[in-house]
Amino acid sequence: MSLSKSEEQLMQILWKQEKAFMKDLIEAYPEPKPAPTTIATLLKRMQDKNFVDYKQYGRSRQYFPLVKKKDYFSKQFNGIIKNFFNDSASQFASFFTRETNLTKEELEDLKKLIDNEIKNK
Amino acid sequence: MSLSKSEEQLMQILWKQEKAFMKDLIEAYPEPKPAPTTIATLLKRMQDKNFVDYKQYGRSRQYFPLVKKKDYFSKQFNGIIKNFFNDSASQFASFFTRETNLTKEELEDLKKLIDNEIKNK
DNA sequence: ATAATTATTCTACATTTGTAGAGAACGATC
DNA sequence: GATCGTTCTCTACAAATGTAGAATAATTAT
Repeated sequence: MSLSKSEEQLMQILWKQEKAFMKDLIEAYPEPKPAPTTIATLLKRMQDKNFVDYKQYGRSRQYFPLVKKKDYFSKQFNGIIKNFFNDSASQFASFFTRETNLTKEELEDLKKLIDNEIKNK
Repeated sequence: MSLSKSEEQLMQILWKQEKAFMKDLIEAYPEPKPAPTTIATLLKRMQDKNFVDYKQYGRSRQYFPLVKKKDYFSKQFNGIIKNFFNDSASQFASFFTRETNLTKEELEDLKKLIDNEIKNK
C-alpha cells in the first residue's frame, strides 16, 4: 500500500515536523490551504494505511509518522530503478552522473564520498 | 499530466518495443494478462494524455511512444529529488552512495565516470 | 463462404483520490 | 454561561483509475 500524491505531500510536512498537531499541519501548508476537513480525511486514510499514528494530548492529537522518510524513499527509489534501469543501480548511477547537472565541486565531493565508501568495503 | 501506475507499466512495454501492435503488447504482459479491452482503454487514455500515438498499417495500428523514456524518467526523478532532498542533487548523491549497496567494482566504475565528467567541465 | 480470431469502440462499474460541508464536542473568551 | 474557534467524524461527490463485457468490423483459417 502506498501514498497518493496529496497524502505524500502531507507526509512530507509531517516528516519535517516529526510530530504535529492539526494546527501545525494547516500552518505548514502553502496558500491556498486546504480545508481542515480535507487534512483530517487525509490523515485518517493515512492511518488506515499505517503510515501515521497519533498520541492523544488532552483532546487534540499529536500526529506522527510511522514510516521513516528514508525507508519510504528507498522503496520508491528501488521501484523506479527496477522499472527504468533494469534493476541495476550502477546503470542508474551512470545515467545520473551524465544527466544531472552537478557542478564541478559537487562532483568532486561526490568522488570523495565514493572513495570513502570504497575504503569501507 | 502524468501516467497512472498501470499506464506506466504499459508505457514500459512500449518503450521496450519502440513500436508495437496490440498483439505484441498483449504478448509482452506477464500472466495473468489483462483483457485486450483493458489494454485498449489504457492506450486510448494515453493517447489523450499525449504519451502515445499510432500509425495505421492496413487496418491495425502500430502504437509508439511520444515521450522518450529518458525524458519521462528525468521529470519523475527531479520531482522526487525536489521532495526528498530539498531540490539538491548532490544531497541525493550522497544518500545514494551510502544507501545503495553497490559493489566495490561498481563504485570504482562510478568513480571513473565522475572523473570523466569532471574533465568535461 | 463460414467459423473463429483479433482489434476497436462504447459503455459500465467498482475503487481510489481530492476535496470539503454539516454537525458534534470540547475549550477558550468575554 | 453564551459564543467562538478548533478538531473530529460522517457523509458526499466529482474525477481518475483499474478492469472488462457487448457489439462490431475486419482477417484468417478451414
